[in-house]
Amino acid sequence: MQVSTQVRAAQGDQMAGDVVHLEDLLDDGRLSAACPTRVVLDHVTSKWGVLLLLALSEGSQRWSELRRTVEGISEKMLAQTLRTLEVDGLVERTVAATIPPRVDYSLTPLGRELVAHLLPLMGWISANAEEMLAGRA
Amino acid sequence: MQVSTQVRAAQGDQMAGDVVHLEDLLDDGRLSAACPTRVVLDHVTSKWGVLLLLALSEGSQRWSELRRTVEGISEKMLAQTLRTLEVDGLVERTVAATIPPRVDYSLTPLGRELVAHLLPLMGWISANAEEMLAGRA
DNA sequence: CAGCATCCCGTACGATACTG
DNA sequence: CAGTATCGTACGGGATGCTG
Repeated sequence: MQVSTQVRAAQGDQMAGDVVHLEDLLDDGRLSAACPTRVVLDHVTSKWGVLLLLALSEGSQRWSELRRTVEGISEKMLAQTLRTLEVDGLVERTVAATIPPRVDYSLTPLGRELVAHLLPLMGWISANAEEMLAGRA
Repeated sequence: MQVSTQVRAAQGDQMAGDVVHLEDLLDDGRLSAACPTRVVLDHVTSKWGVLLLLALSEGSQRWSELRRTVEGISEKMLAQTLRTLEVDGLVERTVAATIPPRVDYSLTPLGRELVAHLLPLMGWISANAEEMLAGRA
């Protein structure tokens, strides 16, 4: 899945007018299976990915803080998800060599860009969730 | 996870200035486990949810078209995902009682609102995916 | 405190076959 | 064409226990 330079141009440090169309995301008219976008999408939309990114949206948090903020996450998934987000360059890990050890997690500039797009989405979902689950359309 | 009326106000038919902060999404300082938002989020961010919504973003598509557009999806998951999206009121199913049968899927107004938030996100991911997977943080 | 390692299970998902 | 039904499996993910 390639993306037109047009779209790339629309994504500056700030969120621009953001008129993105499906065609820009299509590869040969399809949502191609073998494209990096799918992989990243899977990371971000993994069960805990969005939640963690959100939790970090307002500043760095420690391991234990994240555990509490993101209710229900297990240590295993916390570690695992944080690592993939770190490898993807969305989250930064800062270790303080003290005793007891202290580790802080924060968003990278890239991560902050992503979250900027995530927040409106989450806001909308949050605002409409109850209505959606209430029943029929 | 309740949402402040403030956020709700920010989400009209059109996308507004969209300044959403984490606090607006928090319940008692946490990303609460037992909230409708989590459920909807799981539906939308399910493996095929985003892809299907995107595929429908530019107009209705038939069952078979969707299969082709969303590369790699199985019939089972196509049916399953479409049904949960339909129940959530995001997708509408239109059956033409002809032979052979013809079924069209399209976004509801609600679905179109959601996709409006999804497109910029996908645009960004698409634009940055390769870079992210390329390597280092 | 901040984590790996291990075990184990549920279910999400895919492949295949059949139907209106 | 547009699905359901059935089956089997891989992997996501939780529980527990150990380490620097």
